[in-house]
Amino acid sequence: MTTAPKSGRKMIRVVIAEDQVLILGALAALLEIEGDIAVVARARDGQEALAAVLAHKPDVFITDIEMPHLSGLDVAAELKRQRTGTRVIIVTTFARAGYLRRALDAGASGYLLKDSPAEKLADAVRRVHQGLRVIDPELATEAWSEPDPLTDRERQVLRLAGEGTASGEIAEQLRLSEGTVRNYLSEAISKLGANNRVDAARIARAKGWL
Amino acid sequence: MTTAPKSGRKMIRVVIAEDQVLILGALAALLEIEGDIAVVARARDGQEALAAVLAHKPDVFITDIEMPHLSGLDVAAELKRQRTGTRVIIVTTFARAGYLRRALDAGASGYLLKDSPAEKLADAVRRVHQGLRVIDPELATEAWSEPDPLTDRERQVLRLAGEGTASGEIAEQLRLSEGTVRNYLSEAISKLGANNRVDAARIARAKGWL
DNA sequence: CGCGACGCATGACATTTGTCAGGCGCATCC
DNA sequence: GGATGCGCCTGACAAATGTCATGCGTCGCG
Repeated sequence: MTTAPKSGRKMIRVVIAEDQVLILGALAALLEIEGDIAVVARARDGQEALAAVLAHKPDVFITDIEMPHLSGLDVAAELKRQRTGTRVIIVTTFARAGYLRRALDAGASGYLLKDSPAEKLADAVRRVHQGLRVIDPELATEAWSEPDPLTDRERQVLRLAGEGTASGEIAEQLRLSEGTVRNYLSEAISKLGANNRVDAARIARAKGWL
Repeated sequence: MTTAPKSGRKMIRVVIAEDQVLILGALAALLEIEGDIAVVARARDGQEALAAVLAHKPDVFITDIEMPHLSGLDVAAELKRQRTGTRVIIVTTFARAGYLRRALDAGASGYLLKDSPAEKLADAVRRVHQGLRVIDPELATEAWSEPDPLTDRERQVLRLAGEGTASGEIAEQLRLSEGTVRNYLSEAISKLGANNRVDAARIARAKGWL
């Protein structure tokens, strides 16, 4: 289907992380049919992924963002901190500027959307392995648009509020007073130009800030 | 990797529909490595899928639920109506009783979660092709449990409320009085055992009722 | 026919939410 | 060392939300 040198040596060694096992297997199959790429390990969540990468020291690490325990972004950041030299490609459903920004901050070399063509994945692996950067064109443009205006607290509070947690509950969980919680929400609502807490949470989620 | 008869004849002919192209390609790759399955067409949305199935008359049609234009459930229902004889397998992220129920009503023969093991997919194709039914075990039990307790109006109101639309807005959009909207929400909240409208919407979504 | 669901509506009330104006302590940065 | 920003808090008020009781038509069903 694509360029595929047959030599047994010089294979690009890859670790994949993805929480939906069926998709994980499918992605692995997609890469395995390329003659120059070898999937050396698979992981179902962030912790497994981190362990697998540290153990196998692959050339390239492909990961989803939303996973149990540790997000793909967290794993990428940790790998950057540890200077493992493994290049990271984020593969996700979400075309959100905030996610891309965080991905790049976390030292990722690639950012691919799950609705880009299938051949792109193997291509991306090869390019990233050569030291190039691969950003999905759909994101590349709007990437550095609005930065996240929310503070950490506002984010925490908004996340809970968006699930229907009442102010009192939120206050308890975060060890804040209820008034403070309402203040943060009010701030977030005004920053995002929303009509109420739920609207604000929806907007923040859409931008990838949540 | 699995049983794979090499004969050129008697291949199981499959059409796959999935809106995330990368996943579509990956799933196809996963099936192609099985010697007895041939992917004869791929579709990116419900309309393409319907056309492809009618054109190719495959043995098995594998589809996601959430797709543009027509959902996988809609396509399944239409195929049932037209008595094409093609068996349908739903592959989705969501372990929601409501979805499974609707899938079975729509005549689907299989319901698989994206986080079941990868080998299950080819297995499911073979079983369904033989006329068997394949339901993901995680769903099979709770499947025929609670039926949706919400009335149509409650559903409509709850959907909007869950996006942060204020009562007054909802009233306008649905041509109801604001008091009535609050009544429906109150009803829904109590039926679902929720704490407030947002919580109710969250619960309803999780059950696949929304 | 009459009964019971359902859709829609009031009005009144308690509670939660959203907004504003402050105030306190603690960093950080000229 | 003072300005500035941030996190956290208070209190008070207006607006939105949630709850109840109650009422009225209109169906469909036994």
